[in-house]
Amino acid sequence: MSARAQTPVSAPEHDWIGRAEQALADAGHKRGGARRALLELLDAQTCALTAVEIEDELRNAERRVSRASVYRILDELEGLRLVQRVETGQAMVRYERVCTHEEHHHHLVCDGCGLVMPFSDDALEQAIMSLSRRVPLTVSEHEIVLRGECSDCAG
Amino acid sequence: MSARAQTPVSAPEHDWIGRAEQALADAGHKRGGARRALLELLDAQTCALTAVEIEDELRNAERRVSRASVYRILDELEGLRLVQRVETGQAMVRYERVCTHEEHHHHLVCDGCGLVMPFSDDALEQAIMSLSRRVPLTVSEHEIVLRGECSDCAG
DNA sequence: GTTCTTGCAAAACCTTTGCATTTGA
DNA sequence: TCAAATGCAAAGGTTTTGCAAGAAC
Repeated sequence: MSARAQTPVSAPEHDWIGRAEQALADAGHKRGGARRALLELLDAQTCALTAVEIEDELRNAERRVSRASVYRILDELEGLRLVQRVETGQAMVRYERVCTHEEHHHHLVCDGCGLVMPFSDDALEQAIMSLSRRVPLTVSEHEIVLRGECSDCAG
Repeated sequence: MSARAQTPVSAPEHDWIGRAEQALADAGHKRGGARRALLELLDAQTCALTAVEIEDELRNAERRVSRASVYRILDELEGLRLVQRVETGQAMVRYERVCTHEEHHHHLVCDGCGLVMPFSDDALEQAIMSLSRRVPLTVSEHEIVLRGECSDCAG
């Protein structure tokens, strides 16, 4: 089965945080506690979160960050291509760390309960790559969302 | 080249409007001028519009429809699967007529100027269909967006 | 000391809702 | 006549911005 589940990242070896801090420093940013907290949270996720979810997670972890800062930081990180938006057709935009080739994935969304799951598929990526060369656009990103009903909701 | 451009629909033969009015009648709706104007506008499009664009187009065509009605009507049509949302990673959701199998397409979005173009690709659809069977979700829809720079913006 | 970072409050923006009126069957 | 359709204005929710205080370098 080539549509494999994502491996949970318990002890990240990819050092996304390191890359991120380097990129931020290179872009002339200073370090800050709020951003650091956000980087650590995002790095620990296996799938995309909304800004509000991020704010809540941080508050629960006793590291409160204001809503405005959450959006500002996400925006910076997106500009540096360290974070990407994911639009799941739900009310809010989701954000997740831009990951290595191995971790590259897309999303399944349950219309019933709103569950968002990552998936990846090599054949699909092949099709996308091939297609990207034949299209009147210099493609830099692609996003794929499959919507339907999860097993719980189908009952 | 299997990534073909969409054929502009100048004289629609698919009779989407007819299907729509039938479905609306079956659902117990009465006819209304605002909705009729919206149906005609959507039917004439080759790609997805935002609610605000729809409102503007209708105003320019001397058939003003209130913003609230635009959203309400789009919502009804979406519920009847006559219209679908398209999320392009831009600020606003876009809407387009749900079309026949032949017209099924996805979207290219230029990060530079915001241009949205339809495209379709058989290999990609194959990959999606095959994938959909192997995923822990009863897939009812899929959405694919390729983002990058259009030839104008690449200069 | 200068510049970046952050929080707070207010603003902006898209979308939805409530209510009164008009229109279709 | 009754239910649906529509416009207007107000409300809701998410995201952005202005400003002042604090932290990094």
